[in-house]
Amino acid sequence: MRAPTLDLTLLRTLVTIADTGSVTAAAKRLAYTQSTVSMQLQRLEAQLGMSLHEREGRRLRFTSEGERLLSHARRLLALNDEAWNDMQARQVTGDLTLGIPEDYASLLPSVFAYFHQLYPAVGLKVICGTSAHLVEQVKTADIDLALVTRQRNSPGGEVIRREPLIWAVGVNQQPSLSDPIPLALYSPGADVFREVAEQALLAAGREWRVAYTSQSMAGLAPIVTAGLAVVVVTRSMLTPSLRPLDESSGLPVLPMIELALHRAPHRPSEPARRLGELIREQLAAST
Amino acid sequence: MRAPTLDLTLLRTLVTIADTGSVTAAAKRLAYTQSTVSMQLQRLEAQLGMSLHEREGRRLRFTSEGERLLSHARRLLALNDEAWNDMQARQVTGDLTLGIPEDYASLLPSVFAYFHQLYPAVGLKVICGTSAHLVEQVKTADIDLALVTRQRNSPGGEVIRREPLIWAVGVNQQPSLSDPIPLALYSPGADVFREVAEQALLAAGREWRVAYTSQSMAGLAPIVTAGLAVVVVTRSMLTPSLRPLDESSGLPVLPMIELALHRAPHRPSEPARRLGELIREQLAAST
DNA sequence: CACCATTATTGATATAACCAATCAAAAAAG
DNA sequence: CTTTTTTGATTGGTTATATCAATAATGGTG
Repeated sequence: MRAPTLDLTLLRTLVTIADTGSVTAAAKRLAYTQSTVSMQLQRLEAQLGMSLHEREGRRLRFTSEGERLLSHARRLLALNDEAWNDMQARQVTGDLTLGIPEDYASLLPSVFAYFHQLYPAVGLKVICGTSAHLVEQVKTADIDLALVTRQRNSPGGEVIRREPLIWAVGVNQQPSLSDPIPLALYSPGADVFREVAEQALLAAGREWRVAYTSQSMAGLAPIVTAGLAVVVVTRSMLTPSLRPLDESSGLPVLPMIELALHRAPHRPSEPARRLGELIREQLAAST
Repeated sequence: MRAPTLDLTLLRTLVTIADTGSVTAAAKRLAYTQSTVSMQLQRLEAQLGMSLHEREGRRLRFTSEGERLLSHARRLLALNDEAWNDMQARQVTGDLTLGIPEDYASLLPSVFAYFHQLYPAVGLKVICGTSAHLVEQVKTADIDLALVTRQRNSPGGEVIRREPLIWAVGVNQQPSLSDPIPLALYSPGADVFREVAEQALLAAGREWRVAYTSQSMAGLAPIVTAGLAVVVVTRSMLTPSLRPLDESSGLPVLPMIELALHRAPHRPSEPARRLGELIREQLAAST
């Protein structure tokens, strides 16, 4: 009662014929001869003992059996590709260091988990630091990748994602929003946030004072949640203790910032390439 | 970025090696030479560019990659078999008549739907009749299959299922259960129900009277739901207007009855064979 | 150490997958 | 209507390779 095995190669040409609509085009795409593709189709029909296609004029049409087999074929090939990619991924080995600003850490754990599932043989290390510092480390190849807020003065890297900057205050606080506005500043993007905020306030004709500064959001959290200052964050950095402010607050709208992925110069290692791909996919996908 | 195609034949031998635990045994099962299987395994490893197995002593062990590929292989082969069977099933063609007692009709619509999905090219006709009559028709090859209550005097067929017989009354009724018990009788199994009921009552020393008779449950329904009589049914024949009685009613416990599938003599047609298989599977599965 | 079972290797063979070339048919162009 | 072009089917020949039979190697067993 064991079913014979289908030939995935033949199924591949079948779906290619369907996708391109002609034997000749399929042959070109698959780098076969036209006669080969023609015979492959015949072979498939012979093996199954039924005709899968018929021609009306020069146009090719699939029989209902052909259509049916097509859907089976697509599923089988999808599974084949998945299996193949998984097997190859397990061969990808090596070590790899990614640098991110501390405050982006919350953005990535699911990506790390997924990466480890796909590439269990890769040792992934993550270091935190300021964007400016990380960019330096990538340039000197101390680390392989760095995901940072794009710097005005170091415009390299590939833009992965754009995020709106927003004002935020302590969740139950109503801090004074009259001039001078008390700012709590920190440096996930090595003062990009600060520049952006100050320029926006300047353009709006507002005044401000830098009430507190810190190297990371963690240091500012008590000040902000206490309602003593306003802070600038991205939406993904919001915590339950932070309340975002919209335009009704009277504060100027802040521009987008750009997340950029920097890669070490001189062709990245295979693991680095893969992680870069994954970060791009995943961060582009999530809102 | 298109992944190469795996060879399902090689994957089949891989899982056979895993299932049997040895190359030689796999070769035997697959009707290959031992050397062929050995080389197939090597070929698979060469194509994937990794080693899938290692031997410790004489025992064969799969590497983690091997285990991984095994799970992929099983899924792929399952899909392959499903596809193959589906394609072949669509070629099964012909006409087919199944006979069932009217009161079993409720048991089978899902089976019919499934059958039509699997074998869309088969014209299925269903006729109803008494079990005795249907058995006759099968014998004379007037119909292909008959699913009937097994007759004491025509013990042929394959027993598909056993079901308890139970007493039932109108859902809101409390009919008199003192002797003589008023019976409503009908003949889904050509009086098998009647025989069984009367024997059980006799053995219990009870008395009864046949209050109503009919050819089908439908004819008795008004009488029974009005609370004028007790009826004997199987659990699958219960309708919302019927209330089953358990032992506390004082009525004797009834024996099981057997559903038997009779096939026309002299090798059944392919569609008949398939429907028979399906009925056996489905009715055995459902409680 | 000899013996048995299992696996790997080798050499020969035959199948069949592929290509190049040709033929057939139909649409498109003239 | 004829010619040209495009597309698919067919044929013959070549090559590659999957298989088998036979043999060698390996490791466990009496």
